[in-house]
Amino acid sequence: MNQSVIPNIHGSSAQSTARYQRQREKAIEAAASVFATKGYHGASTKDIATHLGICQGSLYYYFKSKETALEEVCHTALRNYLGGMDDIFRQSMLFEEKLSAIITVHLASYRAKNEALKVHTEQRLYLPKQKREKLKTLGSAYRKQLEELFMAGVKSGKLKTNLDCHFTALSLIGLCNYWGAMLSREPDLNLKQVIEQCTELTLRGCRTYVDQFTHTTATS
Amino acid sequence: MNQSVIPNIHGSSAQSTARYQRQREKAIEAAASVFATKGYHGASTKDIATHLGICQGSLYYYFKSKETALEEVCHTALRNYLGGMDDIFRQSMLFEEKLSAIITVHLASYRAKNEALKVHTEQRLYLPKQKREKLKTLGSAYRKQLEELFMAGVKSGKLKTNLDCHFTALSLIGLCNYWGAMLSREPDLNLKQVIEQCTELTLRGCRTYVDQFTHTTATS
DNA sequence: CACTATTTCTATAACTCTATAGATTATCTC
DNA sequence: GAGATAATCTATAGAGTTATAGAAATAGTG
Repeated sequence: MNQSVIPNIHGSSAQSTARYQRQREKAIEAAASVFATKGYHGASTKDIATHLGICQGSLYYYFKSKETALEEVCHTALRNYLGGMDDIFRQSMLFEEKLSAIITVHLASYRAKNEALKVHTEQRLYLPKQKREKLKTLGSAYRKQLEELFMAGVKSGKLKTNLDCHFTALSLIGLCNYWGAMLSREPDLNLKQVIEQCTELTLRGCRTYVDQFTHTTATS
Repeated sequence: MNQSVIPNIHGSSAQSTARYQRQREKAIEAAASVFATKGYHGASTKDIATHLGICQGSLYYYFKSKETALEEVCHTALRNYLGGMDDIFRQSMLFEEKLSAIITVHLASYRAKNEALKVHTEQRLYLPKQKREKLKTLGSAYRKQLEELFMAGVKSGKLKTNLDCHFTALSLIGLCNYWGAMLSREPDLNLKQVIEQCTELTLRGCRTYVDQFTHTTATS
């Protein structure tokens, strides 16, 4: 049984030359880029292959199917993103700093042409339910971390006691995804400014009215 | 020249029987529904026709092309939506009431299976740039109205003086679109609660810290 | 360099999709 | 109810799509 007759493709014990891995990563990036601009269904495997500089059929040396490509893109996006987030959660910082750092990572990665993240946000629903499961699990874990951050903020007295942490966490994610898409679409938009404004909006939205409030003499 | 030989289809002097108009509206709704769940490129004209209860080819009695269908869906969505908004802007209400009313209309129309609005938000970018122009104009007008509402809020002293009204208006739209998509995906989500929370988040995010702040004895 | 394994290419089967044309059925009007 | 008009159906051209198979080219190794 000469195992070399049947090349090790897809799954089983996948190709493992450095070259293969490098090109595979590039293929995922190409897919991310094309999916990000044309959408999953709007993009063809030919588009992806061309973007990568190879022929349509050759793409299947790296992906079992177009759907697999989408799956890979989404997983990569989430893995990279959550990796960056984990670092933040593990560090010890003030609540405000942590919040700001989270928003920075989120928005900066959109701006840094991390098109995979945009694809995850906008196209993952086109994956069949089963293939979405793992993504959902990862995403939920992140949302939970975020919720816990807000809960800690409440406990510390920095955030209002009746804060709905679930709602707040989701809103923050929604806000960041909205501005993220905007940042990747409008190159002129000032990243730093958006980060600051998102941070302030969120902070004001949930903290107790204590420090730095403007001294106004009540009544409209 | 018997003009009746050539039926009046598409554009020129469009079909105008009541029946035709009614079915056309239903066709737009069907397209909206299918586009909303499968995406523009993921949906086929057959899907739309089936959803409407007619054959694939018959759809072209109502739309010149699939792209036209998307255009119609987006326009209808925006027209209906902006109609509802205009009513609010024209009424005289307190700032807080107006904001709440706007958010209510926005979110309620998502929940009310107004799938067209979702399509406008998520799929309009797949229209060629030229066909998006009018949508952009309408959308900008709305955003401007919203900005002016916030500016009026600042002038009245209710909102903080250094508020970036442009950023705030866009963030509100982003927030509502996020929760709108959520509401149309998750039927169990409580509409009223989401409305209240979005309103509060936005209000807190931009108002001067005057009324109803919790009396805490400063520091950490 | 010769030999092997890896990577890419070409060609194509088997679909699916849009849009059109002409036939057919339903509806309306007198 | 007959004749005309409107609405729908069937069939299909033509283009584009995914995925596969086998040939060709490239890279790697002793």
